[in-house]
Amino acid sequence: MMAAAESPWLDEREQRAWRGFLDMHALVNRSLASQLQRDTDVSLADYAVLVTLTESDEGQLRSFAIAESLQWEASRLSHQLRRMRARGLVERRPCPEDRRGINVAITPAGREAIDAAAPLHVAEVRRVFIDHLDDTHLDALADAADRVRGVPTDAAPAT
Amino acid sequence: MMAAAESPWLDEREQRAWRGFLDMHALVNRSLASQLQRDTDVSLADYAVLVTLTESDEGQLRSFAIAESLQWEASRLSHQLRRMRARGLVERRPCPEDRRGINVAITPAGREAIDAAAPLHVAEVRRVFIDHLDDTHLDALADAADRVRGVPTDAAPAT
DNA sequence: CGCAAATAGTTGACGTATCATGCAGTTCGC
DNA sequence: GCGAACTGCATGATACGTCAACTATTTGCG
Repeated sequence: MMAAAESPWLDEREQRAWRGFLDMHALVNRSLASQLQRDTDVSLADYAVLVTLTESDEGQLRSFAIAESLQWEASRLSHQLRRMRARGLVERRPCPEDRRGINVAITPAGREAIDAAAPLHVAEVRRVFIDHLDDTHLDALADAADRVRGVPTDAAPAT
Repeated sequence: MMAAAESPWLDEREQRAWRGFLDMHALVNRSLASQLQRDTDVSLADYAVLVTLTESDEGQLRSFAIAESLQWEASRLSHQLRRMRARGLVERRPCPEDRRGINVAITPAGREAIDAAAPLHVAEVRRVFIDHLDDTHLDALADAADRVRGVPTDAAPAT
């Protein structure tokens, strides 16, 4: 018999879920990215940063706070902010409490860009993702995501 | 009253599924990429191409066949193959039937690389993804993926 | 205090993804 | 059979993502 806890390869069910997951993400991601590029002035990466900033009280956050919120590396964020700054979407402000730090603030142009992009983006998220799924699938997907990410949703007594 | 078929924003359930899906993919993808970089000589992109080639009869395919199999753009594949060729993982062979075409063949070094990487990669897929999910979740995920991708699995009569 | 360690953020190099463009070779209508 | 349209693939520019340094502060501790 084969070793039980080993991983020779994925069986059919596992393969279907795994490949399906990857392909679904690739499709959805491509759709969203090309829709933003076609219809707006922001990329997916821009969008993520701008949403994070607009959801803050002052429209302004420390770099590390953005990075933590998006689960991005500091370096990735730094590069992204440089590009966004060059296009006038965000600006830097000194940080009084810690002179190593930077406050990143959304500019009026940044607000215009995200306000224009958001409804189109949400519509596309619905079109390519949400609209294909009923509540059962949505919940199952969210549950799966919680498990994979190690979020202790509701029932998880064991181990 | 609000337009019913419109998309103001995602409700809580939709938001949970959508953000969960994105975050799950980001986490899984990072884990797999860094595991390959740490323990092997191939990247995720290399892995995808090499697996496609090994699954072909001759260990050799036309460029467009690889692109179609992976759902990649021709340009993306061309760049990827150039890098892989430079590292000796694949080689080009003339294509008798169509002199525009290229046959891409896996090299012995390519086979060594993929043979060494595959078990480690599969183990990581299990560790970060499969192992967190029971059959119910796997099937739900695969179903969701089929719907989003427009695959007419079993029951889908309407519209 | 004085200095080592930790933290905040930047930078350069390189791999990866997309778009626009280019070009050799093929096909097809006439 | 010849030229236009199409196909197969490559290339250059630019955006994105990661790693490995690096700088400038702040913090902690003897």
